[in-house]
Amino acid sequence: MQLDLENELNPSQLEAVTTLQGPVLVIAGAGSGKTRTVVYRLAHLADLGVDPESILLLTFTRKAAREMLTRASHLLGQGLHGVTGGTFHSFANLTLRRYAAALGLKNEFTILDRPDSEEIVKQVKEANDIGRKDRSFPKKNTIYSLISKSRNKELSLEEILARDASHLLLYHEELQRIADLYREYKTAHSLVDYDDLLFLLERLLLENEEIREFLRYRQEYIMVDEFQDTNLVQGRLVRLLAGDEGNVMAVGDDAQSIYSFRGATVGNILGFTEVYPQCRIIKLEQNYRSTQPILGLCNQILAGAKEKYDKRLYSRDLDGPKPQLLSPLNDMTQARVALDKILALQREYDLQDIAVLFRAGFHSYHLEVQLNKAGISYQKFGGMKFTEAAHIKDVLAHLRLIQNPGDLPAWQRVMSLIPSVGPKTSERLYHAVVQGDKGYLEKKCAKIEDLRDKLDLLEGFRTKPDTPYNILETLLEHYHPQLKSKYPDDYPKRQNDLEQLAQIASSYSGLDLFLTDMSLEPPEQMGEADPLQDRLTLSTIHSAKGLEWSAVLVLDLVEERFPSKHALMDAEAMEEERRLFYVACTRAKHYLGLSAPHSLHNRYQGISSPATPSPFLQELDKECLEEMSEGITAGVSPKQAAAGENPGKGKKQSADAERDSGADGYCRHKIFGRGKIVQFIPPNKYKVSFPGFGLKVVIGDYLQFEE
DNA sequence: ACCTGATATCCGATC
DNA sequence: GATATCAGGT
Repeated sequence: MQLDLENELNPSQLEAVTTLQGPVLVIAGAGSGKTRTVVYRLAHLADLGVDPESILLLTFTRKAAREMLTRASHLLGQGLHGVTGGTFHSFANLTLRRYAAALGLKNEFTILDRPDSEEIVKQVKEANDIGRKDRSFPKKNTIYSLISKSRNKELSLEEILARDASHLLLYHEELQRIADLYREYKTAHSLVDYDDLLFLLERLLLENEEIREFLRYRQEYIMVDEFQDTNLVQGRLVRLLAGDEGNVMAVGDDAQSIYSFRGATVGNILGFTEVYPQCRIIKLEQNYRSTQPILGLCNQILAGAKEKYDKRLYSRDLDGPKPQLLSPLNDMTQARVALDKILALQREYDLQDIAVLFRAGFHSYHLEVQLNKAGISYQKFGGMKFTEAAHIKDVLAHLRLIQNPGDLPAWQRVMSLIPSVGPKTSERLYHAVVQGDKGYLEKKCAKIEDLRDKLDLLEGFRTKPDTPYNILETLLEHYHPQLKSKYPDDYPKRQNDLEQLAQIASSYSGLDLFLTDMSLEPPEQMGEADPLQDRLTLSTIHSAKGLEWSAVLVLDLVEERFPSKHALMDAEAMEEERRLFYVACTRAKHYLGLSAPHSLHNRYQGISSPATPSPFLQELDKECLEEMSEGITAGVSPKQAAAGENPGKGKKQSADAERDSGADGYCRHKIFGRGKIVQFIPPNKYKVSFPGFGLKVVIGDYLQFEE
């Protein structure tokens, strides 16, 4: 089939699609048809008769790779099998397993996810008595973040501490020791973390000329998506894979760089022209996604940036409604205001064309409650991963042990499930198994019945290989009693998750692939899988990258939440928050709503405290936003407004509605406990009956309202 | 000596 | 909701 490139693409896109030889850098603004360009380029290559196997497509997520490949196949009207596509990590994993021997690595290495790595950090810390009893010693997740950051940014731990956590400099030596011990532990047990995958691949390519040349020859065309979010080692990998004159296309947008926390550097984009002086630079600036009013706002966000971006998106002059600024009274009301907005939007758009975006996973909790109540189905991206749930990890740990018997963390996890076995005993058992100390094992098994069962079970799996699904079936049966006793409250729900895990496993033929996929590309969301159902999307902004919706609502645009409080003291981090805000707004096609609650509920103290609108909002030209009066009476200060808030009704003409609904329902007070609301006394007080304390008149600020 | 349950503290985004 | 530590039980 012949592709009609001239009519389907604009001149810049066409240039990007048809420039196939030599290095190309495509600077693609938000919504400028970047995906379309990559898709057409893939199809064009195939159309020219290029062997799909010689194409390497590196993307940020496997989902992105999959989508591009499917769309390209659609264009071609035929499959595009053989294209290597995926994340840097998954490509590294595949290559490493194939050539593990060249590195002196066992090819059944296990990939550690974040919780695994943190667990090891904790163990080496405890085993070596580092930071014991010191309450201000950093926690395992802080320690691991620092170690990983130091590797990603390729700076010494000391330097990372000095830059980002100077208050921890006094622990520098202990932390360095933990980092060293962590590294040794991984080598000792054939474990590999995310960062290792990349560095090991680099080592493989550097040390082994034959493999390097073979890969270069085999992967003749390389495309790298989201290049602004690659880190130093990824940048070098691209160069190693492409060679000095390779046909490599890097696509990215420096204004959308939002992963510097993990060592990504826009330096890779800026440096691309230095590495490849002969490279062709193509800019895609025409926006096909958003209406002019939304684009205007997005351009303003960038205009406020310290570092100036040489870009200005222009659209086809599509008219549309002004972006709205919603100002709910607090974050609880925000959930209701958002729900109302979604219901209103639903009249115009399909649910699947609507998304709610936020800075951090937990910012959507209140809204999720409301959505469940209203019976609106949604899918959530970001936040806790399916594979990070304790029960899933338990089961996966069994599988990991079958694949890699030396996987000590998995061993400990499995053993700790047995009553009366804790960290110490499980470690002793491990050594007994490794050293073949039958006597100790026998002694323990005699004492603990469950232990013998467990060891027999594992032994059985190891001696007769089977498909992941069959193993899981037996395993789940065995695990069920343990699940029940561990989670008496909600084990049916967890059992359901496990059955879904088995469902997923049924499409895999080997354990290796199944396990790596579970750590590199865990299933995005669980729950009753009904792909046909029309669903609302909830997502962290990071997970929303590259996607678009007709209507987008951004929550919690207040200081400390967005920008995150972690960024407030750091100018560079603030710039990244700004780009993140830019990414959020550029997701919207027709409707954009920004929500900035006037106060935040502090769960800790049980009170609401006033919130400052995000600085990014304040610097916007008021003309480009339509201010909605929902939930707030004009002229009332944020503080009073917060006090006047009540859970009865979210919006509508505030004062009256508030008085009406304020007179029923319950609330909670820090000292008096739970009480029934008897009367609302404008502007700011409530008469409440507290059992045991009688009637009290209390300022709204000190009350926590119940649903 | 080791396990288990209760209590206080803190919370970021991803592969 | 998860993690870290402490107190009490075997």
